[in-house]
Amino acid sequence: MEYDFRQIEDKWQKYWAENKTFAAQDNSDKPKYYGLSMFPYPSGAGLHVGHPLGYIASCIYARYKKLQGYNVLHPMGYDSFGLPAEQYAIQTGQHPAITTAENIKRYRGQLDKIGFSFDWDREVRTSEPAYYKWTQWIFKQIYNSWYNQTSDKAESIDSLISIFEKSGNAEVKAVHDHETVFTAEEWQAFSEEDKQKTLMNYRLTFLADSWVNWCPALGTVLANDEIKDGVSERGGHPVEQKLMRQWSMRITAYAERLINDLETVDWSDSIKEQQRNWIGKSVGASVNFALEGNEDTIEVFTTRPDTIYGVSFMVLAPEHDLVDSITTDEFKEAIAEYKKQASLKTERDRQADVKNITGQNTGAFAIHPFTGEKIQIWIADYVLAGYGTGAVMAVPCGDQRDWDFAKHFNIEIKNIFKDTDISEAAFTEKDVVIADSDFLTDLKAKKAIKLAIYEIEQRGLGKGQTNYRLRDAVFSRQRFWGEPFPIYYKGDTPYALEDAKLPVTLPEVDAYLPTEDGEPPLARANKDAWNVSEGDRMEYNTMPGWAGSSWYFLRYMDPKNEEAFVSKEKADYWGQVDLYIGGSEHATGHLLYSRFWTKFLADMGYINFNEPFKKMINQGMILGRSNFVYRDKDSGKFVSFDKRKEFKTARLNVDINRVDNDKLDTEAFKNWLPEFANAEFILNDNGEYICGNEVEKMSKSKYNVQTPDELVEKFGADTLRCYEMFLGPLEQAKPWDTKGINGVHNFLRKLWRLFHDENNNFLVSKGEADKKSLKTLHKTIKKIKEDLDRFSFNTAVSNFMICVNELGEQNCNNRAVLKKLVILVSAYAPHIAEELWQKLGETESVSFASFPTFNPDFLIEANHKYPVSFNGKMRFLLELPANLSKDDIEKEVLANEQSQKYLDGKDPKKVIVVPGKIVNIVV
RNA sequence: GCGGAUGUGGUGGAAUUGGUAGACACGCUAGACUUAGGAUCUAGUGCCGCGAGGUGUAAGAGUUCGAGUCUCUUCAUCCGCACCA
Repeated sequence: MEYDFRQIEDKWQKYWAENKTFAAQDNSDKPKYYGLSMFPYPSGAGLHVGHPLGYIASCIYARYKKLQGYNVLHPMGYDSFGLPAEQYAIQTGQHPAITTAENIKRYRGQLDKIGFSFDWDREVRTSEPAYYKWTQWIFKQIYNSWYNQTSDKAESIDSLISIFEKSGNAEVKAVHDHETVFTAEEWQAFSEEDKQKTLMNYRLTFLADSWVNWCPALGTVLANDEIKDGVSERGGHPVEQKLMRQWSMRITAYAERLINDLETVDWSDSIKEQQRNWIGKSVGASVNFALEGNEDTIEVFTTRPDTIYGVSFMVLAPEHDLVDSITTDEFKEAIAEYKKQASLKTERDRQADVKNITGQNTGAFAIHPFTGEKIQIWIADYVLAGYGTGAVMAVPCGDQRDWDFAKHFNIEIKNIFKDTDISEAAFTEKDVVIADSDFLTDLKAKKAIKLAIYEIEQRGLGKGQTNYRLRDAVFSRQRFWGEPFPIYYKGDTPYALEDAKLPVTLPEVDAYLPTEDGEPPLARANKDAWNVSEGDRMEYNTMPGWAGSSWYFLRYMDPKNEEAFVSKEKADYWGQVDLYIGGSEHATGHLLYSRFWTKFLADMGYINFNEPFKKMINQGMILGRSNFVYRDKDSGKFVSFDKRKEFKTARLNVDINRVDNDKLDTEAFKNWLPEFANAEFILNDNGEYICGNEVEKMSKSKYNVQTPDELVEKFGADTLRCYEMFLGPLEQAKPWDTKGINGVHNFLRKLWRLFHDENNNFLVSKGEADKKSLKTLHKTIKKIKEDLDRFSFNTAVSNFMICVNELGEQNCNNRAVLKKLVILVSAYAPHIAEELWQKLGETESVSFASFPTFNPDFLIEANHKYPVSFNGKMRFLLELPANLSKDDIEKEVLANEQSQKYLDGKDPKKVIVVPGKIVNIVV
């Protein structure tokens, strides 16, 4: 075999590991470069070809940066806490740590075979106590902080205590949910327990009774981002609302900064937009409406205070606190019935039932704060209890839902917009002039909004306000396989453990299930099963999956530090992740939470950057190519794809490993599953069984999963790496089809052959290179650099192919040319590059070489082939000296006999000459 | 409904600032060579047409000497959000 990739790849993978070729330097004069791939959850299924796609891209880029002289940090680790290992543990009784360790081993084996330039000495595993000690420590920091809106950052809870001691809470501007005002004296007089309870309402992570998404099937609560279409993202189980005492993270304190700082990062518009949507900022005013014959007031939130004169009714959420007390006797029964109906609907039903307009009049009236008119008050489930104040002022002329509601229940629709027609629909644009609205009349909406807020504040009716859709993030999970909290209880009051006691490790339990009273699995542990046990009991919940992944990129900088989660010095040196590659499915989970924690850690002065990931690329999903066989319903025989129409057939997915180029290996098929052992076939006219095919998501059940292992075995890691890149742009979803892999493999063989004679003897020539070869080389240097700089990994592979094809045609085996080519190729196909580099007489790894510099002199041509167009249509090429002037080019072109043919005796109206580019003649 | 992305041969895709559309690769066709190999080489391959030629980047319009690329309208597919006041 001429290009023995197996031997070469084994050799160099071993070499890199032994020599720690890709170890990042902590102290270096070189500029730093931090390239990161999202770390995987090590599932039992192992890697399929979709996983390495992003890793290969970041590996290539990291290698490229190293060649450019950067000190590169390119680490890898495992997000190793998670549900699948725990579900497996519940079924088998095996400790999740064992399953996890096995899966990690498998992953590592697969990763090693692809030749990644990871610095494995920095590996992190979120489920290791040495790692989660610091997750617990960061939790404590958040627990011991509050959000000061005056300084607009998180501060230590001690500073809040001293404010309370001096002046109570009246002047404090904080993000909190403490409802009462107290003085310094009152604070001093509080019992220890009351003080703790009060502080809890200010802490950035806090314990509170809150409505949570409870998933009975998983036995745990879920955060909003863990729910898709009303069911759990993992497993697709139903979710219900439940009031539970839970830890939450006050991420809402960071809502504004999380929106604003999106402008400072280089991420895709789609992800930024998803985050903006998720945070859901809306600016407006809160206004209090007095009630007729009732002391209470109803507070509403509106983004259109300019339309306040258009209010013709109010709507409360059925769950609103005041519903029962304001409802008149006449409507008591109807309201109770409506509330009951609404409560029976699940969140999902409610969303699915958008078109159905329902509601119920309470019989009560509010008083319009400006006109003093009486306004009907209704309840309807289109108003959500959880957003704003759970009440709206309905302006049917300016809001489609209000308009629909008013039409449906025959409520008056006032038009307070000048020159608009609202007979068919509401007018929802802000580009409008207000009418019939007293002091707002004749103002444009945007001005009117400002004036209305001013007036509302002047009259003490309310205030300007900004609302966010973002909710505080539930941080407790009733599961075993997660980080324990560094929290213990005295009675019902939680306390944080001292730093010196960390980590709290997972205690042994007799089963990975909730207790009989519904307590989380950790409640099964005896007191002495805990490595730390204080107070009356430890916290039984564990942290969610995103805890460990919210800061892992920091730990890579300083993975062995036992004194700190990362030293200030190293955090300052490595700074932000320069390039983050991973899937877009984490848009509102991991990517939002890690931004939140980064901002918090920056507020506390531990790091000096506010955003974790400067640039991000989201790789597209690799889809599988499924194959099908067709079973005749009558005879049970399998019919070839091209004959299937002649029969009544049922389509079945067939294992793609038993199919080659859509041709079924019938023997292999018989051996596949026992039920097919005696299969009979109806072949086509060529005596072949042809399978149908379709592009689908890769999944076990479709038998279309491609693992990298078999491809590495067949073609080698270098081929796999190049092929995954060659498939198409990194960000795009694309079907995986192994057909094309031969072409990429051939390219590497051709590359090998440039360095060898017919007998596979290494043979390169010294001396001056051919001009043509130098042109090819420098053209390639230029293209590869440009491609890498714009992350166009696929076109770079094409350009390598072109280069190798051209050098092959030129019979070029010039040492100087080939040497530079090897460096260029080394980021993509590192094993073959190392081997050829060594054969060229080099003793150090090619990764320490310098990226070749492009010299434009080699590209200069004496002549240029001008495409000559007539009326914009290219007709022929004409080779002319490159230094010819515009006028001379025009003369030469018109004088050419081919031009006469297209001119057809007419005079050209106009001749456009772009020197070095094109000629266009207008006839 | 709102927001984002994408539409180019039989297939994956290329064309970076408006300047030869289809690079590169797969597949296919024909042929050569064979120590029969997922080998190599030669020629061809968008569509229509024997040909000259015509036509062609989802559809339509526009700007321009010139549009896959810019503007507008429409359509299709994918993704995200969705009674958010």
